[in-house]
Amino acid sequence: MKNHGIPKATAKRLPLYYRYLQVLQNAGKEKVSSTELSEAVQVDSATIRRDFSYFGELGKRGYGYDVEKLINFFAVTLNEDELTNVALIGVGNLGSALLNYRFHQSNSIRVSCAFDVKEDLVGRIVDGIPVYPMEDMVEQIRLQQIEVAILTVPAQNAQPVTDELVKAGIKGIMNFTPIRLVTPSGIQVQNVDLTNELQTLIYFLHHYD
Amino acid sequence: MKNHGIPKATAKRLPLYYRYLQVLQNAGKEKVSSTELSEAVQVDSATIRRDFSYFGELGKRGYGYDVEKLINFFAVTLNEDELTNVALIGVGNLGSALLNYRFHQSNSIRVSCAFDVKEDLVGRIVDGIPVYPMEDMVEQIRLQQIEVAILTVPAQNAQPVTDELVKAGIKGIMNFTPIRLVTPSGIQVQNVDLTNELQTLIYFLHHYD
DNA sequence: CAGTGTGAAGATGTTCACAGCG
DNA sequence: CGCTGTGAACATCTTCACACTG
Repeated sequence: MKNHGIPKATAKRLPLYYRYLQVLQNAGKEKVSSTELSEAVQVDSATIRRDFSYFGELGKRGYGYDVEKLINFFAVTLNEDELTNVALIGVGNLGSALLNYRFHQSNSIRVSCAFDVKEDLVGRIVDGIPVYPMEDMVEQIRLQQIEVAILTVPAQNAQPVTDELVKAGIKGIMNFTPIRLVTPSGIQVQNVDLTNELQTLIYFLHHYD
Repeated sequence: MKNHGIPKATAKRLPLYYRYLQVLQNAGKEKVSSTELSEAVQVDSATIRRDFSYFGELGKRGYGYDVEKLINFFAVTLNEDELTNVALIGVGNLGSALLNYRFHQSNSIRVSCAFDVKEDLVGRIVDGIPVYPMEDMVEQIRLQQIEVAILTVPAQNAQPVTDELVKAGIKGIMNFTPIRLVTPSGIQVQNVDLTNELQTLIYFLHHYD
């Protein structure tokens, strides 16, 4: 893969910038300065300019940035110009909420299939998304050439299911379980640990200003 | 507030350590080395030792760390020894999933009340948690002395509801909306932007090894 | 002598401050 | 003149490597 030399910290902020640029565009704004954007996204203006500059000279001195130009640029960078199909594994509590979840307004991300063990779910269409039995997971993911999975299974199944996902050719996993998954290199794992986040928030509450 | 001088990066890992220490304890292990722990949590062993050392000399040279001692220590540090009540604002799609969500096994975090505008929800008990109308929010939060809120309202209501929460005396907000909330200093906001995370994952997929 | 605790080096990220361009 | 783009300083975080100790 080509690493454009973009720092990770910068990469994580790109979706944030992209969303606010869309808001600006919808509001009919044609240009924006790093200072204006800074207020909305709560990122230092120097950081914004530095972030943008990694991609070349996107702005005009004395003017700011052209909103449309920036959106078009980031749309390609963030793969918003093509559809990404995502598989959801584990239609429980959180899983079914994510089936409904609007992963983007100008959506380029779509949950296209789900998998579960529960008899009463399998074979049904939940929120417009077909739910398959776990046995069909590897086959369906291969067939549909899905590269991204959302993992919302019980903790004890997290690693075995992950092993299957890797077999099926999955390249990225959004992991909602508290387990730190073991995967071959080349597989991207994004951990979203809600308990962890909440505990961290409470820790900050008590120990920081 | 007293900032113990613990780096933020360290603070964010504490819940992770805490959880794995509990797993070890349940498995009957009495001691653990930074190398062992490193494998499970996928954090460099030197980083673990450094993290622990901020809190003093918790380990024994040539032996490792005493699991029980470490758990007791972190339980206090993470406020696991006292119950934290949390209010949930917005019982929609994601909100109702979080009502069910087990925020911890040995739970010290509990969602104790929820708020929504929807007539058919208000006054009902959902998953054992009472749902109040939005008009009662400030009053109930004051009354129950709740300091932490989970914000799962539609984007356009995020800022106005936040202003109310601040009035009610909330100190920490777990923000599931894509809006970057404006709050007075002293209020901790933890942003959990699922679309953002997924987009970042997809970006990494295409641009990093 | 195994494994912690840590000085020092290195890597990464943020912010300042301003030269220079449109 | 206003605002970008960026060198340089600073801050934070990670990792190495090893002295030291139970």
